[in-house]
Order: sequence, then structure tokens, then C-alpha cells
Amino acid sequence: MRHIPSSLIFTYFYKKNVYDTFQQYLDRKIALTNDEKELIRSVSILKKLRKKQYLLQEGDVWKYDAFITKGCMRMYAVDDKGIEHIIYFGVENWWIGDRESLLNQTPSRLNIDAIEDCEVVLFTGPNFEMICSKIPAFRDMVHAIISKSFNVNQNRILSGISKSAEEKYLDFLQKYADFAMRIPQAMIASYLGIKPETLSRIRNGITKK
Amino acid sequence: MRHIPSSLIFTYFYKKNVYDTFQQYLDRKIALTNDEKELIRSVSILKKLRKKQYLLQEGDVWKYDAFITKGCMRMYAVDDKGIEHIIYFGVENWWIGDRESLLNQTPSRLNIDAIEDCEVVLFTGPNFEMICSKIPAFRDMVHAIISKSFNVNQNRILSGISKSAEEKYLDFLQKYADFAMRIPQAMIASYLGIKPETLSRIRNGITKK
DNA sequence: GAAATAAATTGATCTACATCAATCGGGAAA
DNA sequence: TTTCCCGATTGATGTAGATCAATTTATTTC
Repeated sequence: MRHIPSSLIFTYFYKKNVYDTFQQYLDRKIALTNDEKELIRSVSILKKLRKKQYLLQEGDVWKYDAFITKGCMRMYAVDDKGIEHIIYFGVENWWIGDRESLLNQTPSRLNIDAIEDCEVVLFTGPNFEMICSKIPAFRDMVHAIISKSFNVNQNRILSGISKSAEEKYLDFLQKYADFAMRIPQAMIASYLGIKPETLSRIRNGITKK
Repeated sequence: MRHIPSSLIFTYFYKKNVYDTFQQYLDRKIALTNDEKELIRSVSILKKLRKKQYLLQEGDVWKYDAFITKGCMRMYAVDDKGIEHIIYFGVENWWIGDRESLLNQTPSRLNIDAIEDCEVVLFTGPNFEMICSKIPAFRDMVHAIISKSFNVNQNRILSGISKSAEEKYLDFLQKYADFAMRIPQAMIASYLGIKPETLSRIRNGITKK
């Protein structure tokens, strides 16, 4: 390696490591040439977020597709009474964003913020589309993800209209076992559409009779 | 027109008319060459359903993408108490199917049946993929639809965790004004995750105090 | 067009979950 | 350490919506 100022070396290694999680994700999903990898990397935007920091705020237009490489985030709406309703959690190797706002370029009704210190890889809408059109395998991967997310949402709708608070909570624990303990109880309650007090009671008594 | 036995003429016109709704839908969405149109038509399967007839029954593997050209259908799950939970309504110009079962080729946990006498255009999974790969505009159209459906589902999840029964009902009426009156009240209640009695009370008193 | 069947309404009562309020941690800041 | 603050717990009570049951009103079916 030739001589590089230490400050740049630091930056170089830092960036490489942050991006690595995303590169590994891609490698697991699809086979890409080095040129293709470089194309994707060249338009990626790395961003760090402190706990509680917003990635998107209600009223802003969402411009990206975001991939989480570290930490845990939530997406939520705030109703007229000021109550937060969480519609999505994302952790490492999950995508997050407001597709509706991105698609229509309309102000978002949603917020996205960091539950823990986070690192994300961002792609602007146009760049993301560019990647999709130039790399069919990437495009197919994206469509597979959206398709799957559609199914996940459909199952959540079903459980929402058919299950009790306790059943929903147990389902949640099972489905998101790998990161459920990283999320404050009150947020899980919000995600399930129940009150924190109710969730606490469920967890303790497991509904005392 | 050359001589054709009248029975065949009837069949010919009949089939043409049934398919027409779908063709018009395509024409509104994308520009296709005659060859492309013919390709799509050549693999389409026309099917008529009597009211209450199943298009998909729980336990079967769903093999199609289905487009409704006439009538009204519902997709629902039946829980262990035998209660039906409707997760989707479809009418003319809507797609319907169990993407999860189709994708994974696993037995479906869902049922699809006809609320009214219906006509549908079916494409087998492989044929549908073939069309998508041969006609990029078609593929893009499909992805746009799935993307939009994803958003619709996300909004439904939000309303499910944040709104009262009455609010959900009013939202439903507004969102599906064009066909809401064609759907029995008990089914709307099922879709909203409330009981028919509750919906009846909401409609009358509009919650009497 | 009557009989049979299914859907919607209405009333009385019950219950899962919400609400309000007080208390109890346990981790961050000073 | 101590203070502070936020999240979780616990209790008492309220309420939206469920449940059960009886009619009434539509819709099929013959």
C-alpha cells in the first residue's frame, strides 16, 4: 500500500467496514461482477444515527431506499392525540423507508428514528432505480423483497383482525425472537396496537384469571 | 367473415367479451404490440364462478395470478373457532390470489370465493413469469401494483392499530365507496375485525351515547 | 307467492383492554 | 455516590366492543 495520510486511511477503513455489512448481504443474495459491486458502492451514502435521531420526519418527502447495517430503527405515525403508532421495526440487514412518500414524492405522514445508535446505507430513489435497471439480478432481488414484505404485512393484518392481545404478543416474540429484547416494551405495545400497561400485565400474569 | 357454425360464433364472441375487460385494463396501463397482446391472451384462462363458489380452498396450493373481470370476491382465513376473517375484497379490474402460497408452493391457509357470480382471467405462475420476462412493460406494471398493494396494506395496518371501530368503518366506506354497497355487512365487519352486531350499531346510532 | 333460509337489528349482559394514577426500579448525568 | 428521569409495574375503575339471544327484515328457493 502506498503512503496515504493517516486521516484518510482511517476514513478509508471506516467506510469499508460500514459498507461491508451491506456488501456481505448482497453477496449472500446475488452474484455480482466487481464492476457491478463498484457501481452500487459508488452511489451509496453512509450515514450514522445517534439513538433517537430522525432519519425521516413527518412532513418531509422521503428520498431514499435505506438499508440498516447496524442498530435498530422504527417507523411510526403520530395521531391527532399525539400517540405514536409503530408500523415497522428494522434491524441489521433490513430495509426501511416510506415507499409511499418515495413513490409519489408526497410529504410523509411517517417518522423513522433510531432506537439504538445506527448505521445505514442510503440510495437516492433515482440511483436505486438506476441500479435496478442496470443490474437485473439486483432488481429481481428487490422485487422479491417487496413481494415478501407484502406477505408479511398481509399476515400482520390477519393477526390484527383475528387475535387477542396476548396471542399477538406471543406471535411477535416468536417472529422477532432475534431482536425482540432490544426493543422497549412500550414500543412493542405500540406495534401491537395495545397499551404498555396491558402488555406489562400480559407479560406478568400471562393474563391472570 | 367466413362461414362459421353459429355455436362457434357464440363461443367466439362470448370469449372475446369476457377477455375484453382485461384487455381494456392492459390498454389503459401499458402500450403493447399486437404480438404481445396475443402472447398474453394465448396463455390466459377464462373462468366463471357462481356465487359462493371457491377459487381457492384452504390446504390447496395456489397456482395462479387472477384478474377479476366481473363480480366481487373475497379472500379469508378461518380460525380454530371456525370464524372467518376476511383480509381482502376484489372486484372488477382487481387482482386476487395468495402470493405466499404461489411463491413458496405451499398449501394455502386462505380461501377465495365469489360473493357474486364472477368472471376471472387466470394465468398460471410459470406463464405469468414468462409474460413478465418477455414483456418488460408488463413486468413493470406488475411490480408497480405489488408496490402499491404493499402501501395499501401498510395503511391498513396503521388504521388497525390506531383507530376505533367506527373510524375504521368510515374509512372503509370512503376508500371503497364504489363497491362497499355490494358487500354484505357481516363481511365488512369481518374485514374490519369487528362483530356484525357492532357494525350494525355503528351504522344506526352512529354510536349512540 | 308462500315457505324456508339467511342477514340485519335490537336488547341485556359480559369482558378484554383502556384509562388514570400512584409507585417502583435501573441506568444515565452530575 | 446521589439525583434525576424514564420505563415498567400495579391497582382501581371505566368503556368499547363482544357475546348470547330474540326478533325483524331481506333474499332465496321451490
